[in-house]
Amino acid sequence: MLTIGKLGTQAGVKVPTIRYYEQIGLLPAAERSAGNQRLYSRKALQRLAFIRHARDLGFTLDAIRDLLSLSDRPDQPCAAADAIARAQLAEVESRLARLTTLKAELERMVLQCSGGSIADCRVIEVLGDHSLCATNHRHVGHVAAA
Amino acid sequence: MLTIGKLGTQAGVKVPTIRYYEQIGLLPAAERSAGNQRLYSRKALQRLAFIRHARDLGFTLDAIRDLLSLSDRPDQPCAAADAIARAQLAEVESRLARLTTLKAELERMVLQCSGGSIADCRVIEVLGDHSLCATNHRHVGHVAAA
DNA sequence: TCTAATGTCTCTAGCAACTATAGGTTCAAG
DNA sequence: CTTGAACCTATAGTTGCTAGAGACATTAGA
Repeated sequence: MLTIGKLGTQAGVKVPTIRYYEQIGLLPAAERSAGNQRLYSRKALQRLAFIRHARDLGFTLDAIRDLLSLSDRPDQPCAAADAIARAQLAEVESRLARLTTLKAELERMVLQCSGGSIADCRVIEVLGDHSLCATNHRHVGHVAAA
Repeated sequence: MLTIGKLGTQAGVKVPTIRYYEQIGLLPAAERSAGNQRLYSRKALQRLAFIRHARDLGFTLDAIRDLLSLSDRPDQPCAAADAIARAQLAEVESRLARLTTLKAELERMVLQCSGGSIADCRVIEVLGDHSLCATNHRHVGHVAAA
């Protein structure tokens, strides 16, 4: 059995985060020692590593909740898991597209800045006037974390 | 003079967001009508459009605060504005790099899924074991919105 | 002129996914 | 046996908004 600190080290997850996952029901309530400290099994470590890995790939905690409950039913068809992964891929692709546009626009901005005074600073000028932009990068929909 | 609703429509910003910007001091407190409703000048519209545009380009509100105060001092050198823009570009580039890796990993995952049961679902398997990944996509630093 | 619909006001609380702090308890080493 | 690290709970803060309640203002139509 592992203490919460060792578990965190092994899974690469901070201690408060583990407690947070327990609080929101993503991890089951841990066993406790005589002194009321959490104790974790290897299985708990696997589950946490799964969560960590999915977070690294950008899945939301809600998606991870679904993936975990799927992984607990090995006899079910995997279509649902597949769908979640595909949705995540689509999400990543759309963020990628948006960021690519942003990058181009920002590059244009800083390249044109000749280093004079604010009065003729291209950065400030472009920010003040969207029509100076090459692309239409207006914000559409929620753009979540990566 | 514009009411808050018209201002929002013209700048493409929702009404509660405008009030929020005022609350956090990003916009100065608006003039009020006899009936205590906010009234905005063309200048306020320009300022809000600036904010909106910068947000679209992914700048944080803190960065925008700095950019705004720079734009209020046209005689200052533009190095500071340039630095903020460059930092934002670097940020976007690093998110882009990370998302590119994620995309590859997610694609691998869904392509390998042959559609059987969860027990041999590649998606679940890969999530449970990072060593099955082609790349080291472990989460480093904060990965903010795009 | 009255009325109904829409717009506005303030205030508070909620979202994701944590992170930080305070104040106290337990455990392992020397 | 004492010190210091690791643990406990509970609460509040982060970013950038969004949603709701309940009350007042404005405007268009009958």
